[in-house]
Amino acid sequence: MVKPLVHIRMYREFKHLNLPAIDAEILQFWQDEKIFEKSVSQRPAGKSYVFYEGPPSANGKPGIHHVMARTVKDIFCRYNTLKGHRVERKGGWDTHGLPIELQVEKELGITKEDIGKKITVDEYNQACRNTVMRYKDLWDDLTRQMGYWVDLDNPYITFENDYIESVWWLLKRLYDKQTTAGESYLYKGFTIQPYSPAAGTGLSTHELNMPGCYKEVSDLSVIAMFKVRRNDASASFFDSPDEDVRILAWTTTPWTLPSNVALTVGPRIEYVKVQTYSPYNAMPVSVILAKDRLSAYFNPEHESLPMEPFDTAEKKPAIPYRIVKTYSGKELVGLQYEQLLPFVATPELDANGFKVIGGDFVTTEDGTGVVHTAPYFGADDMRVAREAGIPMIGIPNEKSPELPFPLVDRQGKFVEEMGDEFGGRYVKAEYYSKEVTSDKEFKSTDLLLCLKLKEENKAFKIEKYVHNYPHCWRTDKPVLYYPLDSWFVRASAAKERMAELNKTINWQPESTGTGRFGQWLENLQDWNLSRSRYWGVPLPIWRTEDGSEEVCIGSVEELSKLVDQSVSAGFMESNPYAHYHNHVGDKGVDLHRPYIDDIVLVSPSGKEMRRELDLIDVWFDSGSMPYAQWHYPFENEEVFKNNFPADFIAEGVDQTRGWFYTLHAIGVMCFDSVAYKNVVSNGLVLDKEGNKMSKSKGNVVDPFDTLSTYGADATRWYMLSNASPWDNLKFSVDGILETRNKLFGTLYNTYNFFALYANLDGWKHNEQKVMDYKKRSELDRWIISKLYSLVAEYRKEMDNYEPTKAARAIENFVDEHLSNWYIRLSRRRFWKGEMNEDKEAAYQTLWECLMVTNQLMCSLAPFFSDWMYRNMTAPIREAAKANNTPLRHESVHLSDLTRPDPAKIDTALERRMDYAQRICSLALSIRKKEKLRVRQPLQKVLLPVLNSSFIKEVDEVKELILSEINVKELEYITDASGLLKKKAKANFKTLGGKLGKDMKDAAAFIAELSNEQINSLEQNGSLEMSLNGTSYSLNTEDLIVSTEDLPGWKVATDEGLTVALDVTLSEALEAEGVARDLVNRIQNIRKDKNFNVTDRISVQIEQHPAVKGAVEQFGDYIKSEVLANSLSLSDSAAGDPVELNDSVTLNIQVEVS
RNA sequence: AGGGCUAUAGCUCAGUUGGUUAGAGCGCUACACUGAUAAUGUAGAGGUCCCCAGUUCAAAUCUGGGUAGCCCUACCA
Repeated sequence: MVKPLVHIRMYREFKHLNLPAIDAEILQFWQDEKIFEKSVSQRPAGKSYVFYEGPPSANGKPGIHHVMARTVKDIFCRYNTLKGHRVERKGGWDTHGLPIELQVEKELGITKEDIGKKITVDEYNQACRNTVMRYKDLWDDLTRQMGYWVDLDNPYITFENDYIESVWWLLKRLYDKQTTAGESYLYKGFTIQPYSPAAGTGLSTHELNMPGCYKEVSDLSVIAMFKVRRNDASASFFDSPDEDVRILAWTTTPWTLPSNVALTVGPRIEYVKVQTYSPYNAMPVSVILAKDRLSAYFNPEHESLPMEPFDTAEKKPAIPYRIVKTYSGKELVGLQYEQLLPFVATPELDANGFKVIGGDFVTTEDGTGVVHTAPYFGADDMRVAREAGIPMIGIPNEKSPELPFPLVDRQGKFVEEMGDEFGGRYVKAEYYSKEVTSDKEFKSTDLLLCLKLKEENKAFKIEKYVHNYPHCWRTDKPVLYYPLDSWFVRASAAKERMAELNKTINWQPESTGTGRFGQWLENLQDWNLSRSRYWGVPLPIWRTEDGSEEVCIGSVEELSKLVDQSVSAGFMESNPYAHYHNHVGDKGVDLHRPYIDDIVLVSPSGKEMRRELDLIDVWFDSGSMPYAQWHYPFENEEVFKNNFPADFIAEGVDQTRGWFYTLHAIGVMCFDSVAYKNVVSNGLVLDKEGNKMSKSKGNVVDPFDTLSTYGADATRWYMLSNASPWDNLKFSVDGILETRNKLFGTLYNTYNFFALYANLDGWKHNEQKVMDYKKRSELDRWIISKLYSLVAEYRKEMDNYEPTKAARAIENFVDEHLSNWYIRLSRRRFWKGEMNEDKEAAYQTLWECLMVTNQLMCSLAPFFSDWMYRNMTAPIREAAKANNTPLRHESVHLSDLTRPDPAKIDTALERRMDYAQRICSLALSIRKKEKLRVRQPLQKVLLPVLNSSFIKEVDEVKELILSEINVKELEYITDASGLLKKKAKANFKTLGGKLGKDMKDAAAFIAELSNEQINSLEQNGSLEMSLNGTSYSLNTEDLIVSTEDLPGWKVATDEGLTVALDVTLSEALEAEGVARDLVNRIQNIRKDKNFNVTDRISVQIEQHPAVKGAVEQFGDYIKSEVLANSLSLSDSAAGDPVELNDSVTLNIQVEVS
């Protein structure tokens, strides 16, 4: 055949795979042609797949874990686009929160107090806005470079007035919503929070977790003795009329003892009453404490001492004791005791306070197993006390009698009502100035209290105790846990509904939804919204000073109207919102603090109302995004309705109680709806060793380096294929390299292979003339079947939000089936001979495989796929456009996902090809063992077979097998041959159930079955077996029959398949082997000399006995294989010395003829 | 402290309703192939399936109890 001398390069050919270059090329293409925009707009608006972007904060740099998180987001959006949905992806920025305030203050070198003094409010505000968008460009770069498609041009930004207004609207909705008991969903209450008296502000847990805040300090601890009151309930605790029974409770904060109202015990903990003497004055006393803690305070050796008072003058007195009784914690609950330090008391407290109550949090690790409980100074304390109905203790509060003022004021001092001795004293020594504490006479309040207890015979043990205690990051002084006013969302009232709706959400992985999230929902507490901050959404609630009247504002319009009234009432001079016209654009006046704090409203009764100074938790901001991103309900009502709830969201698993929760909570409480239907929570990205990435460890991976070195696709693919997104990923560039070489390298080679020959043959795909699959070869139909099996599997996994399984299915297909089998066996069809039907079939089949695989891959590997799609379809684009066929699309991302096609799947074909592959593998392994190179033809391969259907199936793929393993004929050995020896193995699965205990014996029995017995079973369908006196009937399914090795043959077996190879070499076979060697050597020479693939040549081979037979018998074969016009043996062949085998080297001359 | 995840080959991971030779890729060793060639194939070595106990004829798989690593939440009287 004569091929065109200069072939037209329709398909681009490449020297090397360069993924970053592909990224750049495709990125440019996407940008120029607005492919992302088209991928959204060309899909019908009514058929939406809704995705919510969890807003990142741009005041930190993006890390490699963001590539992971965003890949997960991206692939499902792209996938559903290909399935025909319109997938709007509005970007967003989280802009509020403490970290931003801290950063601004650090950069400006100011504190909160300086705002309005050293810098103007405007400046501060502007600084926050700038800081929060500091790395926006970097984020945008990452977004583009990694191929994350999200709308960056119209993001929602949480600090914008429109956004804030929507949040207000939601808050108002909660404010107006009432529980069945008539309680508002937004209410003011108070909780125990970390509080820094020195700074005069509450602290968040975030602040407490800042480095260095928890410090090891030595505090004075005391075990106090609480005297049990004698009454009907406690009668059984007294053994004699004058017995003094005390309960021991330990504290490291003696200053909270005056506020004690209860003692908490563990209901399941065992307690003992011990008769002994008070350690400081030797008075007889009976003490109650946890049994497990006994040994910490009593020396067992002293139990046998006579029961008499010890000498208090002794330094380390031996104190006798006796264990008198044992109680469970439950039995103690309800006991009343005398107030320990009666500075303040009420009749109500006497009646209902000073009680033993139960609490699950009590342990016996230290202390006495009894927890001194002062509700105002401990969150746990408050909770258990409330549950048990214990009244609060403190200075009467007229406004809310049930919540008296605490005995410690906001400066950290005891209130005056504590009397001369303690009133006005700082409860912590650290709050005093150094001058005061350096005085030798100075005694801390804790110490004074302890001494008082000792004196009054109320102390059991006083000692220094070293523990970790949180400190204020600003003042470095210890924090107090202190009751502070807060606004709450009554989430607890909606918890059943939240749990119920949660069950309708598809969580990936499921355990996060049922476990981490679900269990947490069941124990949901109210949501503390208040933050004493500056840069955030202001709480839109105005109150009169006495709290008797208040208003919650749900829109700027509403606010403006009230301001007008306020102006009329003379509380304000003018209305900054006067020019506010509903809805569109910014409102002109910033809704942030402190501008908003200047707004004074007038109450219905004509009183002045000022805003509650709190901001709201930033988590409420982000949970509001489904509504606020559209400025709903003020605008975009239709858009919102089409985009709620989300079909899909994805974030890190750390967002479970963050964004996942706030979305859910707001959705359920405000709309009685889930906010999302499917959620993927991805795990952490760790370093190679499995350590968390952190700046201090220096193991942080720069995403930009990674992307620009290895390309986005390899990085993305690696991250998703290596482990499920919800498992932690041990990030390693070796893994990316592996992905690059294995998957993309293979595909790239496959493409180049295709392009090379398609260019030579001038082959173009014609969508109008697809060859009937029935006309194609077995191999073609097989790979097509595999391909459509892959389509089905891929879609199933993606629909289940299992991207890792989807990715692995593709990898397996590309490597195992397409490259390693189909291409390998088909290579010859492409370069051999002229265009004919078989060659056409090969081209069409390979084309389809590449195109479909590539399309499946495009969600995960958007760049490479589009690159390949464009390379492959460039020659036919115009025709496709003209005919309006599927390949008219300029980008794979605009195409429609290939549909599963059961008609193209042939499982029987897949099975027999599997046989072929395994038979070849076995035959090759025999060759390998026998050191018989594949180029050496062999005469015969034998297959012992057990059933005729197997023969029929293998016959279909016989030619394939023979050519692959280079063997002349295939012969089956059946029962009839008499050569076949069978053996049987028990089928545990079918037999196990019915045999039970006899299973082991049965296995032995079956293994011993003779050939005849097996045959008889196969013929009769059953066989009797008697074991341990029971007889069983075996059927054919109960046995797994295989064949024994054939004596005298070279044999290999694998799972029931046995292959034997005839390894004797005839002269003709050897000559043919040499001929093939010669072909190989001549081809090498052609290549060394850079001949064109189509050049015709002439060949002279040096005369040698080793090649004589080969050239004589197989000369024509050699000539045709190497495109030689002439082939001759010559005594004087010039040319290159070539090693034919270990012992023979000869000259071969090859020239273009 | 509570909740969750993970533990299988040197590394990264599969492993169906429990079923008898526990797999793949990478790496390593050896070989083969050479019209995919900065490729490819085949084979080999490599396992206390984290530990202990239980259920069962049978456990990597189910149950209970531990251990280790990690995450979230809470924070200690």
